[in-house]
Amino acid sequence: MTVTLKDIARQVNRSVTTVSRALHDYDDVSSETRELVKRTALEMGYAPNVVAQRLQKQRADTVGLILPVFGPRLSDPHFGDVLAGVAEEIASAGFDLLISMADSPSDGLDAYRQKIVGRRLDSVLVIRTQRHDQRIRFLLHRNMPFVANGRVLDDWDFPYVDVDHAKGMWAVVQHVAELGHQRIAFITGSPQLTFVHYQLEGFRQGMANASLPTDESQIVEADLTQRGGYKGAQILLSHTIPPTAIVASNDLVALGVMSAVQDQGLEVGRDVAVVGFDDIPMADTSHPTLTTVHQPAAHMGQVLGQMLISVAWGKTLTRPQVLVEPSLVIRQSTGLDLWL
Amino acid sequence: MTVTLKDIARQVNRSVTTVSRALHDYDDVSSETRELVKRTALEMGYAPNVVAQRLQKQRADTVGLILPVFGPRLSDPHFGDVLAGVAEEIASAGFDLLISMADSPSDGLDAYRQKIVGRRLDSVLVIRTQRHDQRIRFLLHRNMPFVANGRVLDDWDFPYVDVDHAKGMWAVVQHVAELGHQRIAFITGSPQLTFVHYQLEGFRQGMANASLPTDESQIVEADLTQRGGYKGAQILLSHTIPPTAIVASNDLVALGVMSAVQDQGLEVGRDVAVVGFDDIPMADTSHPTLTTVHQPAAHMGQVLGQMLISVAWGKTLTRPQVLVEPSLVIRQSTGLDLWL
DNA sequence: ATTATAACCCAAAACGTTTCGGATGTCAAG
DNA sequence: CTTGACATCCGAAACGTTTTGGGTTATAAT
Repeated sequence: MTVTLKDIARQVNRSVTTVSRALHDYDDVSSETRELVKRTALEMGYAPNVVAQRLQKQRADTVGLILPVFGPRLSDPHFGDVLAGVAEEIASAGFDLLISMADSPSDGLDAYRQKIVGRRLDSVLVIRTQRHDQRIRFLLHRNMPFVANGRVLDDWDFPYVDVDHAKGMWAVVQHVAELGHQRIAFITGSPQLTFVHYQLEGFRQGMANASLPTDESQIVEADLTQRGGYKGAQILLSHTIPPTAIVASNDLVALGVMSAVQDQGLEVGRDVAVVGFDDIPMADTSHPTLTTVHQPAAHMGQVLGQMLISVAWGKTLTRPQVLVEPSLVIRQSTGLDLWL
Repeated sequence: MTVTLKDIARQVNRSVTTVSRALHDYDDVSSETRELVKRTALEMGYAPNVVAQRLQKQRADTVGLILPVFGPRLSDPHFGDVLAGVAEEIASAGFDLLISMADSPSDGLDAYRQKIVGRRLDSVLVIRTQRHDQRIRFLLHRNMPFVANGRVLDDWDFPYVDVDHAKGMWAVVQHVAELGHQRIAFITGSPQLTFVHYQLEGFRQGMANASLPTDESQIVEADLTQRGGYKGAQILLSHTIPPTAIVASNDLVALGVMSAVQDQGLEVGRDVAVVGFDDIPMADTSHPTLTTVHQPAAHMGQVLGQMLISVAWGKTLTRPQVLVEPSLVIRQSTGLDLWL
C-alpha cells in the first residue's frame, strides 16, 4: 500500500542504499541517479516512515508534556498561550508536541517512566511546578532532558523559565496600599505550588513594607478557577469586617472574585478593589477591566520551546535559568482612591 | 545504557523470543521462566522501546491534531474544553495526542502528508471545518482514518461530531425577536467556515420566521476573538441607526461586543442585547452574564475521542454522524424586554 | 603497462521488537 | 517399543530506515 525505499529501489533498478543516499543528497551518487530517484519518489508519493527513522536514529523529534491531574486545564487561557508559544517554536524546528494526560495523581511518575524510558520523547516540559517536585527529581535522576515552567524550593540545578511572582505580588500590594487600602485579602492556590509560595512571600513582604499587619484569616485557599475565586470571595465578603481589596493568584480567580463582588451589589474598583495575575486577554475586556500583573505568556512559551529543543539536542544552555520581570498593569478594578 | 530484551535474555539465559513471550503472558512459557523474566525485567528497569514496537506492529497509538494557521488558538476556552475531553478519552485507551502546527496556510496539506503518510498517526482529528474542506478531501482520498469536529457542505460520507448551529442560531433570533428587537445584527467569522454558514442559515430563517427583514449591512465579518467582537460592535454602533441587539458567532466575540457597548456608555441588556454562542465558563461569570447557546464541549470532546479510537482500530462506527442539539441559555445580557 | 584516483554503487548490519514455524524433550497411551 | 500429545523453548524473518565499509569501473598519472 504505502511506498517504501524498497519500492523505489526496485522501480529505478538501484539498491535501497543508493536510493536513501540519493534522497539525502549524499555526494557519492551521480546527479542523474539522484534526479531519477527524487522524481520517482515524488511520483510514487513516497514519504519516509518516521517510526523506522526514529528507531534507527534513536531520536524522536518530539517534546512531551504530561498534564498533571490537578494542573491547569487545557482551557486555562494563560496556560493555553504559553503552550501555543511552545508549540509554535518547536514546530519551526520540526519537532512535535506530545500531550499525555496522567490518569491518576499517583500515576504522574509512572506516566513519565513509561513515556520517557520508552524513548518517545527527546525532552520534556514540566508545568506548574511544586515546591518539592517529584517529577523534577525523577527527571534529574534519570538524566532526562527537560525544562520547567516554574521553580522549586530545593537547591537543584535545572533549566527553567519563570516569572518573578514575589516581585509581581509585591508591586500589587504596594499599589493597593498606596490607594489607601488596609484590609487586603489574598485568594491563593495550594501552597504546595511554587508560584503560590513566591506570591505569598511577595504578599507578606509587601504588607510589611507598607507597615500593614498580615491577617492570616484574610488569606484563603481556593481552586485556581473562576468558580474558586467566586467562592473564596463569598467567604471573605461574609466576614464581619470584609476586606476592601482582594488580590488573586491569577486572573481567572480574580474574574470570579469580581462576579462575587458584583453579585453582592458592591462595585468593583470603588467598594472593593480586585487584582489578578497573568494578564490574560480577558483582563482587558472585562468590566471593569482588571488590574493585574502582566506575564509575557507567548514569549515565555517561545523561550521554553527553544530551550526544549536545545536540551533535546544535548546542548548546554547558555542561560539555563530565566526569571522574567513581571509588570503591574493598572486598570479599572483598582480604579478609585479610598478616603479613609 | 537502556536495557533491552536482549539484555534480559542474556541475564536469564533464555532467548529474546522467550523473554518477549514471557512478558506478554504467552502460555507456552513455563511459570518459573515467566516469573524469572518478569522479576529481572523489573530489577533491571526494563521499559519496552515503543518506537520499535510501533515499527513492528505498524501502529502508533497516537491520534493527531494539526492546528490550522487560522483556526482557533490553543487559548480559546471552548476549543480547549473540547480538546481536554478528547485528550482525556483517548488517554484512557492508552493513546497519545500529537499536536503539530501548520507553519503556513498552504502548508496545511503538506503537514498532513508528512505526518500521516509517515505513519505517525492512527487517526486524525480535524477541527474547524470549512465549507469545502481540502483536508477532509485529502484524508478521504488517502483513506486515512479521521473524525471531524464539524461538517462540510459537500456530500461526502465521513464521521463527524457537530452541533446544530442553524437550530441554535434560530433559537437565538427567536428569543431576541420575542423580546421586541427588530434591528438585530450579527457578527460572524469567515463564511468559509461551515459553522458560520449554518449559523447564517439559522439567522436568516429565524429572521424570516419572525417576519423581520434581514439587512445585510447588519451582518459583519470579524476575527473570532474578543478584539474582533469589539471592533465589529464599534462599527455596528456607529451606524446612524444602530442595532438594538447584537448576536455573535461565539462567546469570545460576544464578550468583546459587551465591552464595546459598555465603553459607549450603553448598558448591555437594556440598551443593547448581546448573545453569544458556545457557553464558555466565562459566559456565566461575566457582567452582565451572557445569554448564549450551550454546547457540551467536554462531552463532544469525549465522543470525538471515542470515535477517533474506533476508527484508529479500523472499526466501523455504529453512529458515524453525531449532530448535537444545542440549547439556549438565557441570562442577563438579553435581560430586559424592550418597549417599542 | 601499471598504479593511483575518482566516481559511483551496494551488501549487510544495526536499531528493538513481535511472531511464525518449527525443534526438543517428556510422558502417557497404544 | 512406537506414536502422539503436550510443554517448553528458540532461530529467523520482518517492520523501514541509515550507515559502515567496502567493491567495481573508468580515467588520469606514472
